[in-house]
Amino acid sequence: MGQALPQHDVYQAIADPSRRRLLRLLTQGEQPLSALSGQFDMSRTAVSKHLRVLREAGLVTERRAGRETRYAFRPEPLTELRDWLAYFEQFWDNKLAMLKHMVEDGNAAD
Amino acid sequence: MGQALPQHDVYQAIADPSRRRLLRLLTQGEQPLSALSGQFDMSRTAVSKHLRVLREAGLVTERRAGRETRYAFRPEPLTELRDWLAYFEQFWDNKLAMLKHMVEDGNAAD
DNA sequence: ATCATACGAAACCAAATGGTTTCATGTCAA
DNA sequence: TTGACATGAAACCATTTGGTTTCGTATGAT
Repeated sequence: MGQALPQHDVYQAIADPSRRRLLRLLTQGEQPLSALSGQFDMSRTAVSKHLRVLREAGLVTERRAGRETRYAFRPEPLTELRDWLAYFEQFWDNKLAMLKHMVEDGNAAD
Repeated sequence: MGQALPQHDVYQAIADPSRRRLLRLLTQGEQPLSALSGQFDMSRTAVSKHLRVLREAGLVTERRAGRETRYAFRPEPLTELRDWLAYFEQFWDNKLAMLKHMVEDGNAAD
């Protein structure tokens, strides 16, 4: 009954600077672990664990290709963050919030 | 030399659901610890610690008023989150990203 | 077949996290 | 001045986190 629930959410996933950097790197396209871990000081295994957290949050997908595992960025879970943030935007930047409503609702804004 | 560096950043601060809830509560206005901790199952001390994390991230201020400590929401640090997110928006919502550039740069967008 | 490559799993570890309870202190009220 | 209220500090604890090293196992190249 039902798939395993994700053990990490998007908020936890982006809390770590290394994981944020991984996401950035992956916006340049799908990459195997070896290419990614080459960008970090930590061990390949550690990077692999970070990627797992990102995957559990739905922010990356894995795909085996021969002996490589290729990771790809999935932006969708970031919408939750965006929505969460949107609520607070009214407290520091009305202009942007209004524009978002224009776009999303198709309404004129004054 | 220099002030104590903040031990928590905004990404860590919002990683915890209780802290996100605290921020929401505080958008309704400045409130003392007792009012806030009344909304949670955990102890007053635990809520106090969460508020400290938020304060270290710059998301709340404290002010002593008699025997109370009143906490208030400060939205500014969320701009860092917004900016971080903005980079990724192009990967799932071009329309919004283009509008933001129009607003921020004052440029036409095609 | 052999060997190097690419990776995951497991065991381990130190430090951080999220919570508790107890205690001390300052403030307001009677 | 006595006592209740509001809070922070400290000590403590279990679990999670972020890292390591070692080992096993596919896969691809020679």
